[in-house]
Amino acid sequence: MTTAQLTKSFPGLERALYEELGKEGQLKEFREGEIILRKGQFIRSAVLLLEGTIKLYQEDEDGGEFFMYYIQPGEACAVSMICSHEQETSSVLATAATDSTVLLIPLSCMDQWMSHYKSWRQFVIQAYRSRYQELLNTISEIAFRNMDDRLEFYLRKQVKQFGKIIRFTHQEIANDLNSSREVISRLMKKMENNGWVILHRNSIEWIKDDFNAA
Amino acid sequence: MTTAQLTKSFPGLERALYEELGKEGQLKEFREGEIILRKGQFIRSAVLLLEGTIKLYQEDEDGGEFFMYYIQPGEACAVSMICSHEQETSSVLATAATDSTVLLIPLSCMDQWMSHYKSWRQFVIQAYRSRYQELLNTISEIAFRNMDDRLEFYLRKQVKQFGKIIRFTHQEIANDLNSSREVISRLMKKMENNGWVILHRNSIEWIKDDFNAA
DNA sequence: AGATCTGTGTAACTTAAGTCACGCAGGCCT
DNA sequence: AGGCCTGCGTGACTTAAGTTACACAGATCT
Repeated sequence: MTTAQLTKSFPGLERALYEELGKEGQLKEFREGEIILRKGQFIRSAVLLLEGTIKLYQEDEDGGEFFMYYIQPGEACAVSMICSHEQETSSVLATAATDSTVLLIPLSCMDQWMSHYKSWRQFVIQAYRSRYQELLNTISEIAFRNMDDRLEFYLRKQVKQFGKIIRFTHQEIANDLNSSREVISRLMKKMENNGWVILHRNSIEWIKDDFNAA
Repeated sequence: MTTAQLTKSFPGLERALYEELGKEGQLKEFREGEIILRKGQFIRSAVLLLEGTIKLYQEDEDGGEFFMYYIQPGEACAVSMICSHEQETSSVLATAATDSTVLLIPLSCMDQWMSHYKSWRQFVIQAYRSRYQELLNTISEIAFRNMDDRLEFYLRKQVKQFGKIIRFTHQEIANDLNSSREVISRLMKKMENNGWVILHRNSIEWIKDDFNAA
């Protein structure tokens, strides 16, 4: 891992920190669909995402999985940073939404770098901030909004992440929203009638392009 | 503010850090019901809670308030730490559930202390971790559980916080759970029939003492 | 081609939760 | 006492969402 490569994903860090990252970090690849972090798993290193997309879920005792947010290249998995500091286990599920490359940082480095590098402190704080914010958004959605709003919100997230062709089945969407296939089909049909989407087999095409309005 | 007093609420910090806390921190009192942090407000200092209880809400655009968790003495408001680092505004509402004393830390100290004091780094990380965890719990609850479970969970939180006499009206509980008074009254009646609570005017008595079982 | 599987559409029904309407009891004020 | 306000109880109804059941179309396999 060269400094140049790291700079692309994680701009603005101190020169010496890039070298540490390259020296201490361990590269690991995950294929689409693989589980990166399982609920209840111990974590021995912080996870920085170099390439790909990670999908974060909250898991229920009885099999439910609730999608919370995506992690982008250049971002870190806040849970991994949190857990790596004590002997606590992950309470979330992280999977590779696409083939992904991550950099694993031994937890022993975390505290050292915190004291040495201002940019690392900022990076960590920023990681927490944005993840915390995502959770707040998620709470807002499920506490205050109905299924139709939430579905729209969900679809917009996919479009932002992967483009206007959303390659999910209704069943997969239902799982992500902790709803049922029929409900999603119904709402989706309504959206199609409103001219927001075109429904295909195995995919949905987002055609509403006023990308801001409610 | 003497080191002795600070030690009581925040044990295990470095000696020099206590002095800094005493020197830089500014005491502020809030009376029960007062708003400590409003949604959209700028934050110029981190908030550490010395005495009392702070109640944290997620606020909706149209007036809804959704209770998320309590902050205890010795804990910090994670949002305030997050926000103080950039020009972002608070996205939550914090009120004093009881008369409270807080210590305000200028944001300029945050980064300095982060690099100098290991115990401060741990404190900050710990603050993030526990708050993040609270949000995850909250999400679990509203994503996977029905109102009756959520109400039970809510009441248990109150009992843990304030004891077996819960001094809330049904209306206030309904607001906290983003539900309606009638629904809460109904569920509460069911709980009374099951022998879990005794309902009084303006208060609820929790009498189920197997404090672990579902 | 025929058989099978997976994803989608839809009607009919159930259930949880929210809403409307009203009654009533206890506290408080005059 | 009489009047009034606030909090609670409850029945009747509406609505959102989950469930059951089935039909059908396109893809894949043989």
